[in-house]
Amino acid sequence: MRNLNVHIDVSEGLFLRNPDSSELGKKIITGSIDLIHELGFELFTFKKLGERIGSPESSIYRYFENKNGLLIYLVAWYWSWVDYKLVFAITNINSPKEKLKRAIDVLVQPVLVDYSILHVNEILLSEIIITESVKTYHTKEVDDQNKKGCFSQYKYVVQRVSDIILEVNPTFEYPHMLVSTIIEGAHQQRYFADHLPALTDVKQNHDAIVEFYSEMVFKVLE
Amino acid sequence: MRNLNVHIDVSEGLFLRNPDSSELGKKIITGSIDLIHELGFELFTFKKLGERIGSPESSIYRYFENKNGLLIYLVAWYWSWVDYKLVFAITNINSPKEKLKRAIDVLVQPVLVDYSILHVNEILLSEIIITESVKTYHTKEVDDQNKKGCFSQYKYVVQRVSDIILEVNPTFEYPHMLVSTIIEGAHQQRYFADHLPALTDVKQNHDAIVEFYSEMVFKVLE
DNA sequence: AGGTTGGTGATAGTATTACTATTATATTTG
DNA sequence: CAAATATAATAGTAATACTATCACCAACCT
Repeated sequence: MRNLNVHIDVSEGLFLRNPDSSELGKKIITGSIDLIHELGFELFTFKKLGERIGSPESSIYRYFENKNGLLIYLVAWYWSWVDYKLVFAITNINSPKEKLKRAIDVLVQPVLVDYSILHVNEILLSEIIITESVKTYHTKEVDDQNKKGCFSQYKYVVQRVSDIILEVNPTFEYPHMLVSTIIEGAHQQRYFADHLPALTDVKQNHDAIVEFYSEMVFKVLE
Repeated sequence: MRNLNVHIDVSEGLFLRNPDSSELGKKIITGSIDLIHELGFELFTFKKLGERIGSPESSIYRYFENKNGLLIYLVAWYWSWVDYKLVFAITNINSPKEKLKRAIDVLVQPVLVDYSILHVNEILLSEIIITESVKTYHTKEVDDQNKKGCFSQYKYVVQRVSDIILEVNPTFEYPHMLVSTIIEGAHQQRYFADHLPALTDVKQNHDAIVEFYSEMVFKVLE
């Protein structure tokens, strides 16, 4: 996928000024991924980010309303990228079952290669998604933000895989539930494996996660 | 279950002073459940709680280190209560499958009756769990808090149901994963149904959630 | 060449949050 | 009745989450 010069789009309205449009914008994205990964979202502040990238916090506020808005942008970027990977993985595959198998892999396999599309370290970003992404929608402002399209990229991914599920089993009643269950479940289990092992059965390597969710989907669809 | 005078235990170390031991302590619990439910955890502060219950914030700090600690206490109390409900639901049932069916119901059915055990409104609390509980462990302090036993009550519940799963299918490799997947999944889907319906297939009533996860478990165990 | 525009840096300031400390006053207990 | 303990009242601090102002520089426009 390297050198394809992919353009990852996130909708307008997820930023005040497009961070792709300037040097400072790019430093904000690169720096925030590093710093959120390092400190966790609670301890991350625009002041600290400003110090890290050598710009005053007031300049960062010209790109994003606040740190929540920045996280929403990063999460939307991630799902936009996953959607791209999904399309890539299932193109030219005809068997619905094979398509679904590949789609599940894209959703539940860990991100291990840094393609560095547009100054974004995808490995770090995927780890941020696992730990922090639920914080984008578990807030009092969900409904407003949802209306503004903040979560559209995630929804597109769920819709795309749901469509494949219906190709495999056209009478299945809960495709979206199944997809969001395995996406969130796989993230959750990866986090549990690292921090709360009593809640999972994952050993040293995390292969069990892919196996568990792949089998689950096909058994549920039988 | 009413009038059983149940005692719900949460381990020492989840508080500085036991909130069950005084009037103020009980007001802190009752008031914090109301206020977190009302404002969401981000906007909830000890200052506001103090105003609500008519006590200075400094008094609340004598019971809990900070608002995260209070949330951890509430979540632990909830899982302790669920564990009690689990025991109650499966006592005197011999068939492993029937036990599992009942256990799943306890985990994924919504809480609709307020037993008000010890000044706790369980309906509001269960809604807080759905929206806020992931915030207890998605922090930089997880590992320390885990060592202190902050998440033991949740683990006991997962272990109890995992044991039933192994009674149904002794060779199943991922009982803990399956249990934590359905617990977190059911919460997630309930939240999606209210705020991000594109991620689920739940209609007006939430019955689909129970149906989906019940069927899933038994199909996975076949 | 001169003026406008837009982005950035530097600095300051405010309200709120997340605490900690001190003292006085009740209340319980021995 | 004295001692210990819990709470109320108040004050204070450092950090957070912003907002505002102004000077500066570069691009571009005539």
